[in-house]
Amino acid sequence: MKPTIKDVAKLANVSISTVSRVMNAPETVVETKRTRVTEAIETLGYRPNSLARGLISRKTGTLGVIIPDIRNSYYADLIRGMEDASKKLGYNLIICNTDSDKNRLISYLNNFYEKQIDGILLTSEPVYPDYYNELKRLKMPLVLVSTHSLEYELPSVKINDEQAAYDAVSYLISSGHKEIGMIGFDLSDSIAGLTRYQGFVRALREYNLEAVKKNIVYIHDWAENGEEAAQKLFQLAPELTAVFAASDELAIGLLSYLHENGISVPERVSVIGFDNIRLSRFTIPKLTTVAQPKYEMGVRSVEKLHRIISGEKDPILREYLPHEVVVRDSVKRR
Amino acid sequence: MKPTIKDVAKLANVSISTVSRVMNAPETVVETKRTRVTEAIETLGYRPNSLARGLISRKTGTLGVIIPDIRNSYYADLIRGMEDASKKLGYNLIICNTDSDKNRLISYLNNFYEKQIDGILLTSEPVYPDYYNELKRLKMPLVLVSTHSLEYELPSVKINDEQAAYDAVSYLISSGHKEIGMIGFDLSDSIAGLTRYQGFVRALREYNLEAVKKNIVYIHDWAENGEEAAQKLFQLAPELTAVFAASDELAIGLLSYLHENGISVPERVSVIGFDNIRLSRFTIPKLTTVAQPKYEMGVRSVEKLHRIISGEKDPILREYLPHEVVVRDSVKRR
DNA sequence: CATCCTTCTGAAAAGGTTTTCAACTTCACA
DNA sequence: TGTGAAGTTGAAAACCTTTTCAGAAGGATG
Repeated sequence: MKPTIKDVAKLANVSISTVSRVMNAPETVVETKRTRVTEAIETLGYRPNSLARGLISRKTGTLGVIIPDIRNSYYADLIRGMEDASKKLGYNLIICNTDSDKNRLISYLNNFYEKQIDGILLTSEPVYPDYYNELKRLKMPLVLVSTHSLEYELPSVKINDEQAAYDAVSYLISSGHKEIGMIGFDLSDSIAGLTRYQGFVRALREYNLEAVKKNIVYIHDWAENGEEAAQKLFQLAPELTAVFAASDELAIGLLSYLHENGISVPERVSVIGFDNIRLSRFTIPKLTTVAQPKYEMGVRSVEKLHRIISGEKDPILREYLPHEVVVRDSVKRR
Repeated sequence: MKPTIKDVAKLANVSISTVSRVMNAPETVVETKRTRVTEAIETLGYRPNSLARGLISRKTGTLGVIIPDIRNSYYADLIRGMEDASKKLGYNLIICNTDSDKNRLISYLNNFYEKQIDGILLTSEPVYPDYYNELKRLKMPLVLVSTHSLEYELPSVKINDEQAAYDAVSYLISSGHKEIGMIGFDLSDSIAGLTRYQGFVRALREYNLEAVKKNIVYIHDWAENGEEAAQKLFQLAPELTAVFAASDELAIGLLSYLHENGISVPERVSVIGFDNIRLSRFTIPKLTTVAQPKYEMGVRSVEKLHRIISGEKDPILREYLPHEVVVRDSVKRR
């Protein structure tokens, strides 16, 4: 049986209040007793029970994270940032994968509520009205990560996806490309899908290349294979000299397809990705891409949530972090 | 203020015992009251407080996972298996990254103890005596994942690393290669380092190729770049026709190095990896590798831990799951 | 010497649930 | 009509802490 505060009290021959004080405000107890208590704690190997503590203090020191899928290395980086920041601020993370399943999400939310989690980090899912209602009902501190909501007043941390996509495509155009295609996520995905498409179109329009905006193939699930999409794209528009892939994983599938079909990169076709995942440095050729500050976003979101939990005033509701085009070898000037 | 069981009781005009029974053993309460209570729960949006529940039941429905780094896609797959199995069995996961730092590990262990976690999943770290003492002191249910201990009687789930490495190298040899090299993890890593090295050596010895076992370069940190190691290796032994990389990430770095230096794969040099990570299907050329059943290992380890927690007899202390050589395009017969 | 402050301490309440126990109803059966 | 069993119910204890409150002890001040 685990030792409790009572056992310590008995061994040190003091009341449990005193033991509690030794742990939480040592300066208020006289030295003789304090050392007696400390020694008792030591010999028993006593550690306070967080459940009891949380019951009374209404704090659990735990944050709940909701992500689509941890296997996606984008989220892995994000979470690592969250974890490091959490450790610093004294939180633990409970991580739940939803596979973008609505029911799973709602079920996890309720689970968080029951567990008396201190706050929620909700990633990537667009905030649909029914989510919002559920969130509102639960009244728990919340930060949206790599997603945001323009309809509702919810705090968020992300990059500007539209601008980032615009910058990627502008980079292709300024490298002399005119026949440009895109592999993107479904437009119903208002974060990674629609916005990046909008950035793509805005860049084209600005350079009077709008005719080209039909050269696009959509993916409906992030785990889907970039190779197939690539095949469809080049069937649709064989004359392409450059492709913007809405994620590095897609870009890697695309690279694979092009290699299989003897189309050299970047000589014949240039490729630009999105996310800057770990392995994009090691593709052949090394992938040019637009980098999201994933780790940093994780850190910031936890700090933001912490501010909300502790009732500090949070200066900015919706935070946008800077992205960056990382130039490597997969785009050629022509 | 969140509604409590008292509020429900008052609204339904019954005692709190009855409310509790409605939730935990509905058949023992008469129908009229039961519906009254259910309705009250509904209108108040009541959800039981897990802290209070856990305090009395001595169960939190939470498992603690200790991993080196979630960004390593190997662990991400593992965790996904754990998560799915946990969901099924009614657990949540608290995930902690140690970066293989001893102090962090110990600190997390104590944190788990305080949080009254139901059990621990400890991955990859070899079990050093001081860990063992700590674990023993805490007396918490534990399963080792993708690591094991031969000194101590601890339950574990992993593959047979030595045999898997042996199979990888045998595959190279049976493909006609004699000049074989290896990029491996430091031998002080008794799981991914030493064992895979031993498998490498056993295969060489069996085919009388032992002279070649000096062709090896060690990596001291998984995040280290495979490219540098590749460079050292080919400086050491330029005549190599095949390389066994102890992880797919290393293999990808190696591929990148070879491409940079105009050494064609698999025509001039063959490469075999280890782990079968997601992206190994998309490298150029597609990577031949030995697959670990990562997801399955995650699932099995949670099931095993669950058995231990519920006091069921667990049939096998140390479980070894089957691996498999996945043949793709990076190894050429000669 | 009386009074007032400080400093230190323990008893008890509170936090929200589950579970035990005793008591009360109801019903079947003799 | 009486007896016992079965079915329901609520009061109270238990789980382990933190915190409030009042009291005791000691010192300083008038």
